[in-house]
Formats: sequence, C-alpha cells, structure tokens
Amino acid sequence: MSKEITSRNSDYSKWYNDLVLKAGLADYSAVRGCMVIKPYGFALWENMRDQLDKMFKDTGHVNAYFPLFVPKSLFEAEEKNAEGFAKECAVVTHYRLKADPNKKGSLMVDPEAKLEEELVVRPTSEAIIWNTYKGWIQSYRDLPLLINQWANVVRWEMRTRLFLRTAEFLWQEGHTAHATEQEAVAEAEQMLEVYAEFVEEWMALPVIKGVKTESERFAGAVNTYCIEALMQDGKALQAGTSHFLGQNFAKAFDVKFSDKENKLEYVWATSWGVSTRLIGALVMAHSDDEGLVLPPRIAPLQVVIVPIFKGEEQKAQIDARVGSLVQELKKAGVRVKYDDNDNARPGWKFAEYELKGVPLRLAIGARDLENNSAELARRDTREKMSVSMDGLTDTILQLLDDIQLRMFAKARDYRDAHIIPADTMEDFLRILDGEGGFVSAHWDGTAETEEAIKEKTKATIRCIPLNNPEENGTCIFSGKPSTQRVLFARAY
RNA sequence: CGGGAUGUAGCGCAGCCCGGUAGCGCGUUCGUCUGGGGGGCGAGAGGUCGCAGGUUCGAAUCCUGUCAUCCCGACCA
Repeated sequence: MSKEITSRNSDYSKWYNDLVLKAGLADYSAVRGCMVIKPYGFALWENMRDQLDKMFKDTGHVNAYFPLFVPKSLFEAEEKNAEGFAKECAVVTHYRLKADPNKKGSLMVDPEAKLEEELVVRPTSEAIIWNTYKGWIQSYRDLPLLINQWANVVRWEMRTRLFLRTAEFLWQEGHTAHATEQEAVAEAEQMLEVYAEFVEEWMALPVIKGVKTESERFAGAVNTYCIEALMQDGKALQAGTSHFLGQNFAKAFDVKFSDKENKLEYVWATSWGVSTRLIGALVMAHSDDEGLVLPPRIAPLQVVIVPIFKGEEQKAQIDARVGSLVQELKKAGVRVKYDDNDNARPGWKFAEYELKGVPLRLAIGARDLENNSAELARRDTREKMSVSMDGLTDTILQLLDDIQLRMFAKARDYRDAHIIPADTMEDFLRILDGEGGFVSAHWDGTAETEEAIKEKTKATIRCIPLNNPEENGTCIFSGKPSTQRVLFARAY
C-alpha cells in the first residue's frame, strides 16, 4: 500500500533508505548531508547509549563534556591527526551577521566580525581534550584519567547516507591517559571488548575483533583496534574502533607527569568511539523486506498488543483483560504498548508494527476471550502461535530471550558462511563479485600491495583478526612470502 | 568536485515532447457499513507546478540562470 518498501533483491540501497524513512527512524533535513533523527530512531539510540554508558561506568569511566569548537592552532598541534581530518573540517570564521544593504530582508556575514583565529568544528575531540588534560595531569596520582563524552561531531563528507555517513553525527568518544604503555594498551583492548560485547549481546550482531593495517589506522594512533560486522549484502561495516595513541598526543600537547621516582614522563593515551552508525548496521544486518527486525534488548518497543473487537462491549472486555497483563509485563521490565487506537484497523497495525520491527505482537479478540488465549506473532521468524493467557508474561519473557538469541545465531551463521579463504586473485574477485563477505587471504604486509588490491577490487583490508593463526603462505597479489591471512572486504 | 536523475496537494506520481490556466493513487475531513493481515460505499477539503528571470496574447509545459535532494564515482566512521 502506501508504505511499500523496495525489496533487498531489487535494490539494496533503496531498501535501506526506504526502511529508515518509512519506519520513522530518520528524515532528511534542510541541511545538506545532515539528517533528523526521529523519535523512534532516537529511542533506539537512547537504548544503545544507556547500555553503553552503563558499561563504560562499570569499567571505571566518567562522563564530561568538551567544547564543539577547536581553535585552529590547537587542532593542528598533532600533525598526523590534523592532516587526516583537514579535508573534511567545517570552519567558523565569523561571529556575526548583519542586514544585507543590497538585498532587503536578507542577512550577510559581517566582514568586520572576522575571528582572529578560526575555529574548527570538532571532527573528533583529541585536540581540545589533550589541551585540557595538560592542566589536569601533574603526577602519577592523577592517573589514569578515564573520561568519556557523548557528543556530536562534524565531518564534511562528500557523499552521505542516513546513519551510515552524515556530515554531523552523534557518538561517544572516550579519552584516557595512563602512566604506562602497558596500561594504555590494556585500556584500548578492554574497550574493544566492551564494544564487541555490546554489539553482540545487545544488538545481536556478531563482530570480528581485529587490528587495522597502517593505512586504515586512525590518524595519530599507534594502533587501531576495530570490530567489523557483515551486512546482508556482503559488505563489511566498521562498527567501532579503539585506539592506542602512544605518546603522540602527550608530546603534541606537552602532557607530562612525575612518576614515583619523580621523573617527568609523557603520559600514554587511548581513545575509542562508536556512533549512530551502529543504527545503520543494525538495520542492514537484521531487517527484511517487510521492515525492520529489532533485537528485543534494544527495541524501543518489545511487545505491542492489538485488540480486535466489534463494538464497545467487546472493547471493554478486552481492555479489562489487557490492562492487568500490561501491568504485569511492565513490572517484569517489558517495554509494552497497548495500541487501542480506533483510527487504524488491526490489519493496518500488524503491517505497521512489522515495519517498525517490534519483536512480539499480541492480538486479542472475542474468540480469545472465550478461549482464554491470544495470538502471539514473532517478528524475526514471522511465526504465529496461539498461546494461553495463563502464564503469558513468562511466555513473553522467554520468547524475547529466544528472539534475541536466534537473531544473533542467524547473523553469526551468515557471517561464518561468508568468511572465505582465497589463494588466487581469480577466487578473490569471484567471491567479492558473488555473494561478497570477508575474503581471508595472504598479504605481504606492504601498503603498496594493499593499495593495489584496493585499486583493482575495491576491497580493503578490514582487519588482521586478533589471535590470528600463523600460517606460512604467499601473498595473493605479489606472491611474496606471508605469515598470516588477513580479512579483505568491500566496506561501507 | 566529476557523471546521471528528480523537484507538480501531506506522501507517491502523471501531465511537459506537441503552450490554452492542473489530474490520479494513498492519506486527510464528514457520514455510514465495518473490524482475526495495510477495509467497502457516498460526499468534501486541499496545489503562487523548487526559486528568479526571459520568450509569448497566454508557460507546469519552451529558453537562461539558480537552489535543493537522491543515485553513481573520487574521500571517509
């Protein structure tokens, strides 16, 4: 009907856009490259954010907030980082508008209000944060400093896509300072584990933990850890990154501390982040041609109850039955909605809640009242069953758990079936041009080869998996000796 | 920044080639019958045709410019 969505087969990109727009996650805005996150999409982000925030705090971090603007002189202090982001920075040059004398009703930038120093709108906050940390850290007793911030950042992208790449996006960025290298490395690894746990257990999305190659590494980092997920179209998506920054920022911003021997040392740093991009990953990994499929643990709504009735009398009976059930479910911590809006009919509601990916739908009508039953439909398998009203809360709790596990298992099976070894460039390309996925291949370790393969196949090295087995072989491209396979894929 | 496409009612589109004052579906409003998979019937409301110029007696339609968005590339989380 009016909410037909494009099928995955006919046009995957269009399917994704349709889903995001029609399920009410986001909307385009009047600003090029920037989107509006609508209430339903934001509710999803809130659930993700709340859980991540809890996990950060459980690992000893605290939240703070740093400015949106970074003076250019600070921004350029860490050279590699500045260079890496320079091409996509929005810059504030003036601080005032005035009426345009040549055009009535229009405003113009006041040329007399030019800033002495331009302000860079943060593409990431290392610069302003390390400039601040300098004043906070004197002694080893001030360490470690474990701070996270929830913020927006701006990266002026040429080409944008809802959630996956927008000019402005929401994220969290953790920035930590440590007395020793080992401690900082451990922190970066720990946060990678936190991300992996969150994405797998809450978003039901299996990930591969790994390390980036030098050319894919965060600008200014010594080492970049990442979690990589696989979408249904066979393309990979970086779901989160955690960086060991060494002493690069400490040196650039002169952040030193006195150690126990009263020697001055530069501190060791990490930073780590995930963004609203995760919502894009969630959509592309689980959803189907009917709409979103959301994992119960982060679904804004877990259960929707739809009454089916003729006349006020039946409606009142259903209300009474549902009322106590809703109370019970809420007490059990279930996010439930009783949709008794009489403006939409049951069939319409069924389709609408499927589009929105609500994990469970309960329909109750006159027949059910007689039989003390209800019709329960699960979104992931689209399976419908008649269940007893007795013990229904337990039935629902169990099903929600089952959906969560099943969604993960399904995504994991798909992912596992799409990690394919290749030993020739012919195989390599055949896999990518076919169903896609990760191609596990030997690489000689040089940036030149990596670049050449990218040029030829559009595939990049997504990561060198953690605990990657040693295996002697020859580079798939250059034929030079190699000690391990790495994962290639076309990526978002 | 290069290539392609689109802008007409809240949404999706037709009309444009061949100029004559705007139409369809969905939604919406009212009434009614309805209700277990996106309802039926009847009656309404709703549009300076993205914006600015130009050609013409007359422009949604032709011309020029401009803005915006989407898709494909180069860049990136």
